[in-house]
Amino acid sequence: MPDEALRPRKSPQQARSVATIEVILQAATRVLTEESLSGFNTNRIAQVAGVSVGSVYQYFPNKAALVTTLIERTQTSLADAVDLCVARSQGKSLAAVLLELANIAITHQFGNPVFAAALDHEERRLPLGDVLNHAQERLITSIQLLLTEHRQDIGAPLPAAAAVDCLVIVKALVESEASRVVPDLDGLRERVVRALHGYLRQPGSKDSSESAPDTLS
Amino acid sequence: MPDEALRPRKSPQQARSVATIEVILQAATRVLTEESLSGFNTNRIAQVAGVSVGSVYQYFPNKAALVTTLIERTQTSLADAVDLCVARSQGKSLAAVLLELANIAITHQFGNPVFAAALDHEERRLPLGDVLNHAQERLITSIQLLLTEHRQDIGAPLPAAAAVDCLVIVKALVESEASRVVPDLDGLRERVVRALHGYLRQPGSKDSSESAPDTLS
DNA sequence: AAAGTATGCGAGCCTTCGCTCATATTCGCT
DNA sequence: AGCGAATATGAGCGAAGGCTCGCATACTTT
Repeated sequence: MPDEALRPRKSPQQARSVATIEVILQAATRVLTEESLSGFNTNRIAQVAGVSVGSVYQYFPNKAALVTTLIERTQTSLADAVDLCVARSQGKSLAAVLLELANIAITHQFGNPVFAAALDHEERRLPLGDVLNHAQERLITSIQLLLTEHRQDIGAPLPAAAAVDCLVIVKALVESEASRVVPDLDGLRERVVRALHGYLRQPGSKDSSESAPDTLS
Repeated sequence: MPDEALRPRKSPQQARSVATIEVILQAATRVLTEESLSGFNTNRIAQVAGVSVGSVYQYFPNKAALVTTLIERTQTSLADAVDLCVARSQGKSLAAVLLELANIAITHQFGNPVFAAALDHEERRLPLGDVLNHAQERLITSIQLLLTEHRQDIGAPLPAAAAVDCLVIVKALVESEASRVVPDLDGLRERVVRALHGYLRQPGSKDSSESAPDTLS
């Protein structure tokens, strides 16, 4: 259940208003893609969408809610891809799955780099309590599942913490490469796998004798 | 040589103006620490400093210049610490040095978490071309030196890329933990070392036969 | 058709905030 | 003391931009 301040002001009941909402969200995406955060204001979004500002505020209580919807959508599509990848990973080697995950992350970021970077920025700025956390939890759960399946190859003691760390590491490496002038995607892919594989395979430094498989927060 | 738009408007010539500049910077730090980015505007900074806005703009051409000075200072102190650590690392094991570096990063971030997080945010937002890059280059150079010294323990082929990746990974893990409600610094330290050590020790996937020691951008 | 509801409109209100400038004060120097 | 330079002041300008509200239009229902 989303934050009170982010809940839609009213729900669309006719087909045209559903279309309007879609147009607004696509316009927001376009603005973010073409002008990054500099021209990203509600008036501009409305202008690009070909609707009035009033219409924007008919369904989004504020700008943050609009951005949150955008974030939610991209995060969900990412989580879907990861879910699918992990679900199909039976029998594959850990290294192979990590490579696939790296590819998903890279595609996600480099498919629309400016948009992705801008959203990352907003993600940090906004206090999206539950919303982001939901997609984030899905990601963590998927990775945790993967780690548990391959626990014999893994030195990291706590799957929960390791899953979070893996996500953090991938995100950081990918974003770092995205900020480069001439990104080297092949090199990046290789380095992401190296980082993940290295982190996971590294033998436990403490009580690796004790196994704590299901440590969900 | 700093960006034109960031150069000080005039240099202080009397003792009192030097003090004023210091008071302003300390006030900015306090505002950032106590109110994060929400109250971080030039009027507030001046108020907290006990000077007028005019005085702020006497020595800083704009707000970005002020923030940049703040960033420069903290980055420099971090680079100093890393430099020193690497310089004293002769004879120590790679793992030992990585642990020290992890501690430096953790101390740097958790000494004043709100301030550090806020500065991180500004760092990404501002176009600080040369300024940040200088301290950043120092960090990269130091780490590169360390990696080259321990190249027999390291599988990563390119010291330059590996150094950047190490910095990115550490920063991401530390910031991630900093955003937690109850940070676990001991666990973090351990995981940072695991990530670095894992990334570095992992054998090269491609032509690890070819050694490219000095690959500076 | 008429009434009722949903959707769309956009000028402009209002707040925030970076920054200026005319004026006042203090300092260094002879 | 007196003069010029350096420093400090703070009311307020102006731009940016989130958001409202009264009204117009379109659709649905009876």
